[in-house]
Parts: sequence; structure tokens; C-alpha cells
Amino acid sequence: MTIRFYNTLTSRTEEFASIEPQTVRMYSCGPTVYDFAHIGNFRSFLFADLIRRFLELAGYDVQHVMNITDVGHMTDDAVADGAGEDKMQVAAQRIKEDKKSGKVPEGAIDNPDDPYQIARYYTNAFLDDARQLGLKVAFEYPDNILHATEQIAPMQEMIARLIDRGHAYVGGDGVVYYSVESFPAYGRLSGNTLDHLHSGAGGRISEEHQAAKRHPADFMLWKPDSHHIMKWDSPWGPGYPGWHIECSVMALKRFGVDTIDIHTGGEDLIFPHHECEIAQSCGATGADYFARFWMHARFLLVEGEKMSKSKGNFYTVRDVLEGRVTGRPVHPSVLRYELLKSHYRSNMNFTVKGLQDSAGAVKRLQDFRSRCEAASSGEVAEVANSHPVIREFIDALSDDLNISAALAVVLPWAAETPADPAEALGVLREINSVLAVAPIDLELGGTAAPADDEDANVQALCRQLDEARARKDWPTADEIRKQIIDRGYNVHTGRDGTTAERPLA
RNA sequence: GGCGCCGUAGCCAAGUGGCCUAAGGCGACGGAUUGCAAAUCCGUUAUUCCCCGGUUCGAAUCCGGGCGGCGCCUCCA
Repeated sequence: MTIRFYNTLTSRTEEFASIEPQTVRMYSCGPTVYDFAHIGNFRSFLFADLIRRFLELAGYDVQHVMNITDVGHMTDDAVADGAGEDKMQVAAQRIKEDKKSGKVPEGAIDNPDDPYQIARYYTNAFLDDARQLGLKVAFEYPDNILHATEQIAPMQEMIARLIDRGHAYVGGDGVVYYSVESFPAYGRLSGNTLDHLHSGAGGRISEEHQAAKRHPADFMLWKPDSHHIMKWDSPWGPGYPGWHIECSVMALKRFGVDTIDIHTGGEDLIFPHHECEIAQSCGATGADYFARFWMHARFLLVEGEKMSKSKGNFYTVRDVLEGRVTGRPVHPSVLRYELLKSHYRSNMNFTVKGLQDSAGAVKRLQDFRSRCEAASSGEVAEVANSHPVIREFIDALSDDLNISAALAVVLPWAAETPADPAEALGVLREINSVLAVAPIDLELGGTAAPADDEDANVQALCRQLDEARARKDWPTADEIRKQIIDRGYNVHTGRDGTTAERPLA
């Protein structure tokens, strides 16, 4: 089996091989925790999860690390004074308003002016969302998901090393900058080489900032700023680290190697973030590569448009799951499937209709599983990867994560009635270890929707319906069935009586 | 303007020179089944791959040119 991935670094699809046989070290840029993560963020995180789970099925031991950016960086809004705002302060302001409107529950954040409380609140929200959607690394918190604010010392060590090695300097404004001219490979990932940056820079850069730097493309490693809401002592004065440095540090520190196998993120991170990470990491270690494979997920569109708060199509995971997008609750596995079903390097258009389509596919897989379980009395056979269905599934994903071809293997197969249900369950277990939608995650238990009063009421109606049917009182039976459907349930009358369940979306 | 992805049915989307008069899913439609439904099963659903040229015996697939969509293009994140 040959695994091939598209590598942003070379702009080509290349054969994947890990540096150390059987082990893959993968780093994914994680969320900022100033607000709830949105579905676009999760498309990127789930793309990384797909790589990880696929490689595991293919036999690798995958070590997956992600960061949480909780340092209060600055906004990119060009406000009047040209300095931007502290993101944590912006969040604090918003939270005060959200508390009044109830969007942030009472007691969740006692003191919005405490950035650590804000970070903790949104970190927990992220982890909840991530676990619901079956993001495997979220179950490895805090071992494999690291907070930037807990890595300040190693960041300072790396900055000091970069200064020693001639890759960084203290500018005229006291800020520590990375010298891009000291790193000839700068621009290799994004194509934004120093020549191109010169010609494309235009008049967007303010004169005073440039004066402090040796080259316009030099970027910040440490900013002394005694007014910043989160600050730490450093050899360069109290302040805070640059945005890029945390990822370089965490990846190298957590893995203990100079070169990792895969680095993932959203396509917006290619430049400047990942370009700068490479410059920092390779500058500090002297290695030729920071990561061998750079893989980027394309942006998510919503109903054909870029997701933005001003357009009102800016959805968080909980907006979708709690029904604020479709008008009814959506099962997490449906959202997972929806965000996973398009190729990661294509435009993914998130739509209400697409979500409903995904619900159909997920239900098909879940029903298949139920039918097999009933037929096999729960027995699950051990199957090897050489099984034809698993073989084809892996082959499809081996081709740069061709998820559509992989689903085209699974779905027709799951439409058949298997000759050997125990074997089918074994196959499904392997396939579901990657898809994780039927159920959301086999190994990790998954999240069953909690039964509530409404469920109990509906169960009672099902019994009444059965009684009416036993009397052949069809008008009453039809009336009850209609009531159950009106409550938003799907009804099924079978050999063993009537059952009702909530639709997946 | 620079760099980079991409453009196949109502929607998602496979296919990367001949087995393509183009997978698979969702949806839709017709039928079987059902007291009626649901589920399930069977069948139908692109002579055509954004447009125009070219290469070739042969192109959705290669080349050139258009058109269209998306991302990034710095010190603030």
C-alpha cells in the first residue's frame, strides 16, 4: 500500500513515509480561545483527525499534538491609533454583554476581566465540542493539547537561541524580531519569497514600524509591553510572545525531535503563520525541515458564501447541534460527517440541505450496524485489513484522503444484507474507527442523546398506538402516529411493536 | 498586480489519455411491501464533464487562451 498526500511545501502529491517506521508525529494548529470555535475551525480540526485515524487504521502509531492559543494577541482591526486591540480585552467586553443576554451562562465566567477565566471557559467549550464531534486528540487533553501560556519559558529559550544563532535581533523599538534575511528558505512554503513580498507589499505598512526592523518581512518574536493584559517577565522586558513561536516550541518540545512528519492547519495559516514557524524552527534547530509534510484544509463556505459575522452565517458547533441553524437539533455524528465528506482541498460548501443529506448517510450506516447486531447476536468477528471492503476503503484514502471514493466503497456495501453479520460488524468497526459516525466513536463511547420527559411521553404514545392497532382502530392509530410525528420523531411500526426516535438532523 | 487551489447531474462528489454512451451518496420520481406510514427492496434520474482553440487514431482527463469561484500577500492577530 502506498500512501500519497498533497504536500503544500512542494505543491505536489507525494508518497508519504514517516521518518521513523510505524510512528507518525503530527502537529495541528489549534484554536484561539477568545470565543466559541466555529464550524470552519472544526472542518480543519476534523481534517487532521481524518489523517490521524486513517494512518492508525493503516497501521501507524500516530502521536498527535495540538495547541491552544490563549495568549491575548492583538486584533487585526486597523483602529484609529493603528495599534489594534488586545483580543482578550475585546473578548472581555463581549462577554460582559453576552452575560446580560444569557449567551454566556451566569457563573460561567465570574470575572470577565480575568483573561485566564475567559481562556478556561472557551477551552472547555472547545473540548466539549471537539469530543462531541469525535476529535480524538481532544480525549488526550491535557497531554497532547498544550496551552501557549504554559509554554512561555521554552518560547523564551527558543527566542534566545535564535538571537544567539543570528536569526533574531532586538529592534529599535525594543521588540525582538526574526530576521527573514537570515533564513534563505523563507517563502518556500507559501511562494511568498522576499522578492515577491517586496513587490506586493504596496503601501500597507506604516513607516514607524518599519523603521525599527531590518527587513519589512521581519516578524515579532517577543513584544515588551507593560500595558498588555497578559504579560510575562523576559530578558527583553515584560511582555508577550509573538503568535508564531508557540507552535514551533510546542511541536519540537512535545515530540523531542527537530523534524516532525506532518503539520496541518487551515489554508489561511500557510502565510504568514506556517512560513514563520518554519523559519523559527529550522533557524533554532538547524534542521532542513520542520515538518516533512505540510497539509492544509481549504476554507469552508456557508451557503456559497464566506462565513462572516456581518452576513449572519457565522455558525459555532453548538449553533448547529442545538438547532439554531436548521430549526431542529442535529446529531453530532451528522455534523462530523458533513464536515468530513468533502475532499479537504476542495471548496466545502456547508448548507442546511447538505446537513440533511448527511443525516441520511449516517442513518444508513447506523441502521446497517443495528441490523447486523440483531442478526449476529452482537458477535463481532476479527477482520484483517486485507478484507476486500477495508482494502478498498484504505486504498481510496491512501490517495490523498479521497474520502468520496472511500464513502463510495462503504455506502453501497452498507446497503446490502451481509451474508455474515459478525464479519460485517468487524469490517464496520475498522471503517468506523476512521469515520467515527456509527456511532460517533466506538472506542470512546460516543454520546447518546439523553432521554428526557419528551422521550418518555413519546414512548407512551407508541404503546397507545400499538393498542389501537391491536384493536384495528385505524383512525385512532393514525391520529397517534401523527401526534408523534408532529413532536418531531420518526415512527417505525415493526414486528415487535412501534418505536420512535428523533431524527439525526 | 503576485503566489496557490479549484470548476463534472437539483445538491455533495469519483474519475487524471481508450473498459466513461462518466462511480457512489443525498434528493426526486415510479414500483414491490405495509391497514396507512416509516424502514427495506427493485427500477428511473449527465450521449456529457465552465467556454473556445490545439495535440492525439482517441480527451472530462494533456497543452494554450478565456470566463468563474476561493484563500493568502507582513509586523496588528
